[in-house]
Amino acid sequence: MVSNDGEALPTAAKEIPSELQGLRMTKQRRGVYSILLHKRDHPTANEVFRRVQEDIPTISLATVYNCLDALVNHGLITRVNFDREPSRFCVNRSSHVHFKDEKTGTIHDISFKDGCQITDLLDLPNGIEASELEVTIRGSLPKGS
Amino acid sequence: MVSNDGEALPTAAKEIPSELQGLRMTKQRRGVYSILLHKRDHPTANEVFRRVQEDIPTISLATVYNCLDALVNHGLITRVNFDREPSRFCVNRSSHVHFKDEKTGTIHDISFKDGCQITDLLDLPNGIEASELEVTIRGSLPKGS
DNA sequence: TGACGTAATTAGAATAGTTCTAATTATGTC
DNA sequence: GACATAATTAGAACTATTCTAATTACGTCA
Repeated sequence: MVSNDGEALPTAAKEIPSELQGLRMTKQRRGVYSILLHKRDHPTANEVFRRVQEDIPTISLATVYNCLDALVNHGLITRVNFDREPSRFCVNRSSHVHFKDEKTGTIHDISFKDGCQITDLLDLPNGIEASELEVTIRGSLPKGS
Repeated sequence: MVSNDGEALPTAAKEIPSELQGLRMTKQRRGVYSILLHKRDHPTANEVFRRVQEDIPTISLATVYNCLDALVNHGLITRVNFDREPSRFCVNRSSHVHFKDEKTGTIHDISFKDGCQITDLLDLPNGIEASELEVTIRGSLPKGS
């Protein structure tokens, strides 16, 4: 079973406080964040734009990019890259990796087994300070998962 | 200590046979491959272009892209992506991950500890077929590594 | 509450890496 | 050596993203 839940977080725009992690929650940022919370399918910036336009018809694509950047920089969401495809965005803040099913294009969150850390497997030089880690897997799921 | 060696492979253009993995070795493909073998610093397509021009002054950037694609598709090299930065190319065909030192921009190959596989750590759904796996780490090395 | 300084938003232009197109050239085969 | 096919080339086109400069909204402090 592939989980896609993430942690408990407010799911409607109105539940998001006016400041979060020191980030001023403008109407647009709230709208973008809410879209991501509401449907956790790792949308691209353009897809977020399309969706948020239904709530805020005057929002611009540049603003969506600005909002996504702000949310990433404040640690509320993460940017997910598969090769050089358009970046996607993920509200799941727990440690996990991304699996893309090539058949459907769906992206699934895959969590680590309890107590497992990827850096344990690697011949990392001593004293290294790993600030960012991204793991992406492509492949295909057996049918019916 | 960070290794950057990869496996034993021919290092000069003339040592590359006229066919490799079913790939027709044209002058341009040979030139591109040779550049990658010669200096294993994970260059971008543009950097490869700059370097290969010294050997083949008439080569075009489109050809460099075509050659890199062909080499990737035949499993001779791999494409390395850090976020949405320009793709880089790597001749090390053994299983490894990439570490980018943010201070210097240098990319290092990091191998797995003996017998370790990343998929062992993950709660992967049964029957999954992982065809591509990319792991990238950003961070900083302690000085003098 | 109202004015002010700052930060966010906006539309559109600009950028950069990459891919596409159509014509030319090279390659391997018979 | 001729032919069919594949590779190369120059330049245009594409696309995700960033930048610019003007406008608007926000929070604060009197």
